[in-house]
Amino acid sequence: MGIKDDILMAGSTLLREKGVSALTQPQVALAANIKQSHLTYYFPTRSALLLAIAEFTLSTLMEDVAARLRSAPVDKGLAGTLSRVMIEGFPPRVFIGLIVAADNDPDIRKLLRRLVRRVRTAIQHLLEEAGITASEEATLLFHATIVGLAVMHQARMSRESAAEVKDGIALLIRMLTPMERFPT
Amino acid sequence: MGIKDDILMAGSTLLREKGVSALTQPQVALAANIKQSHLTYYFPTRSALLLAIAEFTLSTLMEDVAARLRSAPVDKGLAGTLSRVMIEGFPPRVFIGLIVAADNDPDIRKLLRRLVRRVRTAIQHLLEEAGITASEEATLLFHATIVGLAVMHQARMSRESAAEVKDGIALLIRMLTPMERFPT
DNA sequence: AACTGACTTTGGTAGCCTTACCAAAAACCA
DNA sequence: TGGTTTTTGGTAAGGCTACCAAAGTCAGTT
Repeated sequence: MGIKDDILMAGSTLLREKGVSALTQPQVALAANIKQSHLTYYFPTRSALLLAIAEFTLSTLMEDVAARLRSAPVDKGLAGTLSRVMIEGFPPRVFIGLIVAADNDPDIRKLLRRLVRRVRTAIQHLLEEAGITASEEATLLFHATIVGLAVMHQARMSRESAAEVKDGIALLIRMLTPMERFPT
Repeated sequence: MGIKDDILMAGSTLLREKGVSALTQPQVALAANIKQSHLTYYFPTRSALLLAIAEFTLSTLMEDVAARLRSAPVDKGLAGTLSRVMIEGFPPRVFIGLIVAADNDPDIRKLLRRLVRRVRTAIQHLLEEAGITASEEATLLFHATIVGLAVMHQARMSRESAAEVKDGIALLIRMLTPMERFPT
């Protein structure tokens, strides 16, 4: 399964680095070093191509995040790891591109529904491991806040917005962490 | 100033209802009932058109929100008003479309930077009026959470996601409201 | 009323990019 | 060898941006 993987990887890179508007058949074919007509042999329509690349990219991103979290001490590096992923990786760009695409493509929308569910449960486990009460409400707010910080960063792409991601996540975790300094 | 306003209003409607990908010169001209070549007389490039429509749309949206908040009791209807705006209006679609556009258009990015600043201060005033400590941190988190909820709704466009916006905002406000039930 | 100059509107089009095909050549493998 | 899969070159059709020259409109002036 060489070629198909080449396509997915090349397309994924394109998606992460140039945004969804760069994901045209000619550009993907160029990046994957194959003829454009060959690309359509594997992915007959643009929609199919976009969907496949999106699935691949999102899976890769989630695995990447999981790996980073695993290799860092959960209770200590959670904020740092999360913000680093959001700033250095390109989840916001991918996510936002897909939301726009979902406007004209129900399949993409379904994909996003699955994605949100997956991320939600991942966050829940994360909070539990970090000793935070992972009620449904707390999980929802945590998820929303991180998404919001990342999106506002993607919108501005400034040093200031990056700092907000970092500070915001740290702040969020601090707020939700039960302070056991208060003796019962 | 008839025609130019027609263009902006038609374009704005297009942007809110069909997303940024519908904002092509032919479609805007069609919606505004003018010839496409006439459209380029007022807005020579697509970039200029997009920027003007974006500015108009964002201003309109913000005024609209402000008006709704003014006509509702701040302390009581804040959550309801905010969530209604986010769900019924189309700020998330507009916002997200512009973020994608900003990837290839520095002017749009500048516009978004200004927008975030404006919304941030608006939120700060809102929190103060609602009797919530509007520290910089609290304001940041409030802003991010609302953006996150709205974006996740736009991504999924389901009944469930709409409910999350509603519940999430209510929850957020409850969490941040100082509970004066505890007697000192 | 006729003229003038600026602004507005129209029709048309060149050039580019994109998607989606298809037929034929090449490579592969049973 | 024969049949299937992969790869290539080519292209039709359509949409988009950005122009341009010509025609029309209108206010103010003579």
